[in-house]
Amino acid sequence: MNIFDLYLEKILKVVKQANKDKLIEVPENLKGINVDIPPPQFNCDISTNVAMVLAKPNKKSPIDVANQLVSLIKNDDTEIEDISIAKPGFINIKFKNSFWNNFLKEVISSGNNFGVNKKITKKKFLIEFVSANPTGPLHVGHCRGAILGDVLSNLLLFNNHTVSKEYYVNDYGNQILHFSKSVYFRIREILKKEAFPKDNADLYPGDYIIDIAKNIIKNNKDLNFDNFEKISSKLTSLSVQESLKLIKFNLKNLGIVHDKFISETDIVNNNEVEKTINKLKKNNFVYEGKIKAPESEKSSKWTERNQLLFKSTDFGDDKDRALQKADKSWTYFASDVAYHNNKIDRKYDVLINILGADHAGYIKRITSVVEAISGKKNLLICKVSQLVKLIKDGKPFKMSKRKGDYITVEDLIEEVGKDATRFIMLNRSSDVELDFDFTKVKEKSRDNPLYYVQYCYARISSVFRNVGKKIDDEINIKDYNFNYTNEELKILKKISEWPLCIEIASSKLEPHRLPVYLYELASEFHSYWNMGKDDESKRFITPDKKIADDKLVFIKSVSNVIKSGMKILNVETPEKM
RNA sequence: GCGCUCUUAGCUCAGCUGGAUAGAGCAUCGGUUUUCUAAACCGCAGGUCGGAGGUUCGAAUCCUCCAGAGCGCGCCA
Repeated sequence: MNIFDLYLEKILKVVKQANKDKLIEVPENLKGINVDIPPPQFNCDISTNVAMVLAKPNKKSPIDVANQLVSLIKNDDTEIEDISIAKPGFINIKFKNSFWNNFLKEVISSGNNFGVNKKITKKKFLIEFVSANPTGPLHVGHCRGAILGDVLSNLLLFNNHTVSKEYYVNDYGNQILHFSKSVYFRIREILKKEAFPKDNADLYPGDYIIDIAKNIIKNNKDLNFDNFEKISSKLTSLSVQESLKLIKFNLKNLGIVHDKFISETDIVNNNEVEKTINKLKKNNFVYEGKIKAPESEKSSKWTERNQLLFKSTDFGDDKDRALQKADKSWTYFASDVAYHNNKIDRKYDVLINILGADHAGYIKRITSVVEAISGKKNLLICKVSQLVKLIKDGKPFKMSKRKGDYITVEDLIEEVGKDATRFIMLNRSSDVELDFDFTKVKEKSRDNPLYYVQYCYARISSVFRNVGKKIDDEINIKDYNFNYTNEELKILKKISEWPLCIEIASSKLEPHRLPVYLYELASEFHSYWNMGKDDESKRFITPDKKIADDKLVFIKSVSNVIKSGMKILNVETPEKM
């Protein structure tokens, strides 16, 4: 139950009726009327701006309109204790105690489904995320997008949408060739004691390549490693397999499991690229032409030539984009176009791509091509996760591919833990660069916001433990009837904001709102808890059986929200800490 | 040069589908454990929301311009 939606509907109904009764003018397209959370200093539960919106069409002051509406709203409703008008023209509503009792009963009986947005239509989502090159294990830089995509999926699933999580494996092209050559040289190093060519900047220097080489030797005793060209395709596929094994292991340790891995090589080999490009040709989106040298490139290095181009400028891109390289093989973009055509063919309502900040420049061309193929403007939504700035011992720490000095996902999990990693990465808007202070998080792990929220849940569990119950047990709400203090009302109001938080987070694809909300809820609970120190009547376990039972129900509602929130984040809620 | 993102307290950030006196955490300083978990709480202090215009009854939030920071601008992936 979203009480803000509930009251918006009620108020709109009142307004429309008043219009019918010729009491009030209502414009044709009624827009901008909201029911909001009032600032805490006002002694009320919800507030609305109706009067201010309707002031102009009625040629009255907002206060006058409010005066007119107040009695109409109250007449219609037995749950309102007090309704008042505040300065510019807000109408503030305070509910009766019984309203909150009914609200709480509903929170409890909805269990983990409290907050699910019931009014939206179910959709089929395809979300592509991570899609890191299969040339080695995942590092910290991959983490943020991975977690963002995963929690976004959970959030959509929570709202009963269908979600398919995909990883696009870029196992085609030059990078992969260099990777597979690196494995080859490591194999030669092991078998023939030939030194690995460390000066070759194209090759991958990391030690994990040695492990991959060892595994390939072990499992392919009959393979002859004398000539790279001869075994190139076999070795490439073996190397990619090994590296995918590592990546899947990393993802699993982060709590992430994709539904599908789609191979770029497969897309190319199935002629999907030609198919898709022909489709685009038919609609005049592809032509032979030249493109100018990019600004960053020294123009002397650039050779202008005729090549196959996609007309992304038709959709607002800076320039048209190349589909074929000089050797006529497909560009990365071309096969990605085919992959997106493949996605479109599978009939999803919404496609989401999670990209790293360094790929933000790619968005225009890929959304253009999706629009060109599907004819739909917003079928594909791209979400960028900004950089993670690593800080070590108080100094920025740059990872270097050449030196092979990476902080891998495994390092991170080992030092900080999966849950803390997820929570910290999610605690900030993905639009903002994130400071990840490795040393600080590790040393001061107790100051971590994750523990703050978990501790709240653990405290509630401990109350249940102390009365010989379990936090997960069914709880009886039949006789529940509680008289709330102001502190308890504050918590209830916060709980009532949970469905709103879910709604905004999923409609704007901003999962960081969840940890932020959970932190606030936990904060209010911790305050409340500490009141029991000075004032025995504010403790949960009290001699009065009825009050103690009711308080148990009350705190159970807090733990319910924490638990379902943490479930969406895929983070543990321990009962003891 | 062009594009995208950001600029809010000393630091790190919420708040941005327009609403009332702009909020947290950290850091500083001071206080709270015979009591359901002190991984907690309470208090003090800290702000021309980068700047200038505009739209509006109302702007941190929307629009325009300017400045600064980051990322990108490939026939790499």
